[in-house]
Amino acid sequence: MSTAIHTLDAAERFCTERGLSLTPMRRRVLELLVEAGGPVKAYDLLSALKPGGAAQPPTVYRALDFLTRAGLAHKVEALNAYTACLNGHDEDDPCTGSAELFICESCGNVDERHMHRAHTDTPEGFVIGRSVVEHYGQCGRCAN
Amino acid sequence: MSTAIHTLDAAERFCTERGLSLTPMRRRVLELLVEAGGPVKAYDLLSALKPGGAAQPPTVYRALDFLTRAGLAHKVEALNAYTACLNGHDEDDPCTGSAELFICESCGNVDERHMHRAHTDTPEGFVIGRSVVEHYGQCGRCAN
DNA sequence: TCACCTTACGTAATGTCATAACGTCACCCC
DNA sequence: GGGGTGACGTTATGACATTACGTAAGGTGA
Repeated sequence: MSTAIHTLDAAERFCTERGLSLTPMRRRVLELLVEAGGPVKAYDLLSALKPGGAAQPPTVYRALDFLTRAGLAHKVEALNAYTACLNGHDEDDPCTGSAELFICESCGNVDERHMHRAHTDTPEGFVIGRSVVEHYGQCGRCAN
Repeated sequence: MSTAIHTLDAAERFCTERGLSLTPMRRRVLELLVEAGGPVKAYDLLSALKPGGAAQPPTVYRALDFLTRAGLAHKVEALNAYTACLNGHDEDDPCTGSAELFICESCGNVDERHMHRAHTDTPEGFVIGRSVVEHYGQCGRCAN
């Protein structure tokens, strides 16, 4: 666990250290992602934001864009959903955006690993910019 | 290269061997994917189908569903696009659906590798059903 | 102080991707 | 020849995401 980010306050610190501004809106969206504890759809976030005032799609997509750029959240491509990224944010190991996600299709839980992959198998000369790695299946609790 | 499928005729043989029916519509969609030589959007396929008669979204999505189930095509999740899969269809090595894709963001070319995974890093007890692995970057030709 | 720039966010409209639900037709098979 | 199955047409709708433009707050330098 070490110094991984597990609270919004920690995310706040993480941002100020880097000159990023975690505005109320962005903080609120991150809060919703953390509370959910798994992948959340953009329009579900939108619904959750509604009670406290108006909210249109660009609002939530802008917040998600910020959070993913900062490495505080990931998009789960195959689900069109988003999940908080609260690990790997130690000072010397920021999340670069290339995480490996293990998504349980029974309980919805997402387990995240950061890749230290040795690609023995990359095509000749191919330079990887970013990777999407998502595994779908059953987590230890649900498989038994 | 061995006996990999590189032609529509080969795909036809591949299907009949397995009791799958490669109908004219499915064959036509596969043909379009092969011609494109890279990821194609569903609605672009739709447009391409139009001249020869009506075509509605379900038509093309059904064909894509068939092709991906058969292992003749893959969905590129992060692009919402589809690409032909013409390798790894030797009799004893059918494509199971878990391919590793290397997508060049300059020329659009897709290189496919089949995973022989050695995940030292899978969470305790997690059983993987299917994986999405997509690498974005520059291919050898474009990087130089 | 004020003009100017930048960043964040509101708002309306639209674009893009995918599926539901239902009907018809051809085929097969006892 | 009744009944099941699989493929596809058709209409409508749902789900996901972006464009474009306006406003307000904060910083910076003349």
